[in-house]
Amino acid sequence: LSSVEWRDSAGHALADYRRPSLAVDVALLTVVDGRLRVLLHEKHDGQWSLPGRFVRIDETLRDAALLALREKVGVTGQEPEQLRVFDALDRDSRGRVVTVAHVDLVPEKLLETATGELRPVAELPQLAFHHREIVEKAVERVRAEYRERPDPRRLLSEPFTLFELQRVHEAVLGERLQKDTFRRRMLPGLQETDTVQRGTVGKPARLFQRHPPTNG
Amino acid sequence: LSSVEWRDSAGHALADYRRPSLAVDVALLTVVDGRLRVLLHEKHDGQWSLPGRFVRIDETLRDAALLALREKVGVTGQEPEQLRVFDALDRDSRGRVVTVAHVDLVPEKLLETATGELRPVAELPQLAFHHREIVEKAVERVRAEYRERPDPRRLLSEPFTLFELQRVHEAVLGERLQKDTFRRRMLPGLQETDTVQRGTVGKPARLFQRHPPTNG
DNA sequence: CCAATAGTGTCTATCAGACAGTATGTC
DNA sequence: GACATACTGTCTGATAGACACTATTGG
Repeated sequence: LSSVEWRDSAGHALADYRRPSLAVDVALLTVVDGRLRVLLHEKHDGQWSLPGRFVRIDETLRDAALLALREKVGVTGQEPEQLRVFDALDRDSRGRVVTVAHVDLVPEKLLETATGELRPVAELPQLAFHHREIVEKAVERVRAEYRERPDPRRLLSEPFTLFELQRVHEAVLGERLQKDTFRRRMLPGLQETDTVQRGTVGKPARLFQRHPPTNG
Repeated sequence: LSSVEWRDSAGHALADYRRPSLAVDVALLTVVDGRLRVLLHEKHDGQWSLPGRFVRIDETLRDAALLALREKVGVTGQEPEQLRVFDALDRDSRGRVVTVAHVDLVPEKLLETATGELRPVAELPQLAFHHREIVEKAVERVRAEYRERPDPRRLLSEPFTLFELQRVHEAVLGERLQKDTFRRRMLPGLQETDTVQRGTVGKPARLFQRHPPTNG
């Protein structure tokens, strides 16, 4: 530890300056009833907001994001991903807080114990801070991922039919898709299994898995 | 200011916890001699690194990034843009520092007063921390922008010919381009002027400007 | 055989990439 | 007129989107 590195050109140590606090906010998305939704919780003052938390000195952003989900809304997150940093000087009336916005998308099953409300992302209430912008960016991010690859956030459990996959993608993207185009776009990322769905009317659908990581 | 908001569920005030320090690092890119380069500076211990700086309580990230460029390498930046946050617990041997990586790309003209070295991004020396990853992400970002639009970071001063524009894009992308394809890709983002280049051999080239913002 | 759903052949429009032509200036 | 460079018509191959056809099951 070279204490000289802690000093700037004027000879002041880092501790001499007041520092911003660092926080995380998480837009936790899921699909319920065929609609993409975000988990909001109501604060003491009645405003809706995303779960968030200050980052402590021994935590990574990922840890802080998962803890925020656990503590604020009682949910086990999966893989929170950074969206961007919000740093406006007047963001937070409590003082200077710089926040790293995150997104996560998890199956409904993981939200059984959740507190808060799952609002459709197309019908957001008034949100605190810049949380509306965070949700919009989060939605944009997962939609871009779902346009590229079959169910990259693993909402579906394997194996699944292309029809089930299409329903999930339609919910995330918020639009109807054509089955033949969808099939051809997704096939390169899928692994055919040797079994088909049983007990349904019509030609039985083939069951698929996501591609193993050994295939680029 | 509601002091109750500063407390967590256990009743501790924010100030009770030790907090990470927040910093910015900037990959400042430019084009010299037809090659994309990044400005590095050598620290006291002889290691190469990107210009960086701690963020103070009354600064935005943008301000901190511009100050880092001014103080560490004597350069006036233009529009530093966030890349992502690096937060590994052991990143910085001096303590817990979370850093927001930025990218900026400016014309060579603004670097006349710069201290440090402009190294081609294809031949990086050993860098401190995760700075190599930052440079790679920075390069990726500006390349994506230059594939979409003509000179989005305004390296060229207007008006310019398509040939001049192509040289700049080739330098940023690090590959040769075909002039006819390039022309057709860039034309929608350009505004033709009514003048042509004079004093050159061959058919004079038309001069262009970037599209005014009134055109999507 | 019929109904219903899965899966596919193929047409079209679009676009990137490339070649080789035409246009228009200097000398 | 020769030459050099700017600009463009057009061919090709890849791809997304759409339509309508064929395939395969349960009843």
